[in-house]
Amino acid sequence: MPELPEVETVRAGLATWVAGRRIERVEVRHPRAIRRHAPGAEHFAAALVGRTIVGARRRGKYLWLPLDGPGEPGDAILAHLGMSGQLLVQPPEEPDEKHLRVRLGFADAGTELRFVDQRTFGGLSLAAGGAELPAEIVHIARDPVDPAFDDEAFVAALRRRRTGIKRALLDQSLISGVGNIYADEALWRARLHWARATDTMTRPVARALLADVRAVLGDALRAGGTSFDALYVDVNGESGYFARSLDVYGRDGEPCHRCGTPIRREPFMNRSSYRCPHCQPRPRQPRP
DNA sequence: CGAGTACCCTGTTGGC
DNA sequence: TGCCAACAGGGTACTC
Repeated sequence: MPELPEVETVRAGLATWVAGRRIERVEVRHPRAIRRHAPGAEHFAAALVGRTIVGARRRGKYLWLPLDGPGEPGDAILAHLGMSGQLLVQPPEEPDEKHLRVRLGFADAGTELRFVDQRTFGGLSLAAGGAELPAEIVHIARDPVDPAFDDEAFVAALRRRRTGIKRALLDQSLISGVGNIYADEALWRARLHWARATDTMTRPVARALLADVRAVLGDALRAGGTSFDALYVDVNGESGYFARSLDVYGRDGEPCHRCGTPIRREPFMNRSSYRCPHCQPRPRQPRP
């Protein structure tokens, strides 16, 4: 699933392959992909024609493409990949993908940008304020890769919460970019159980966890960057990284890379958590 | 307001 | 072999 490293890989690809290009044609193949754009799909399409994409930015799992040209200054195409979304740069003659939702054609006809999404949890919209931060995502916290991320403010906010640590890591208004996979990986590195009460975490423990979150995101980012292909901007970070580097996620029954104890999968928030029962024992006062 | 839950969606997998 | 439940799970709307 696309989390921060995968979205950043996509962002870098878009910066290379679509920044500076003028949009000439917009085709919305599935209105659900534009559902977060209140004025509707036709408005979305019409508003983009003639605009030039001037960059590619990201916060957490959101990315946006600031626009220049006719229309409102500061507009941007805002995108979230959801669980299965891809932004692909393809030659026009390439056959349509089965789950093609939106196609952007450019004035220079070399390649087109396609939004493909099987499960349609992702989507595009036209957002205002995109030069800095689209208004729709002001509630999304900075991510830990952001140079302006405030470590001590995060540690303080975390310790004020009355919840379990994994819930807190997944709360995009507290820290963004971390999803189920990297939350489990960071907690394993930090030897913390997902139900550890945030208000029992000391500052050093919280700081160490943040360092592990950064480390696992950084490792994944480097792995994701290597599998990037010029004409295929996607979430391939998964294939390179997942196969080699995951320590707990998806490894139910397999030995812990530290102690050999079988990794265990358990239900958590209608999904799954993976942990080492030995390295990450259940706390005395767990929180859900 | 903070915390926690239901729901959206479709393809794949596994049990019977 | 075919059917159905479980699963994948981020974000938002909603309740308490």
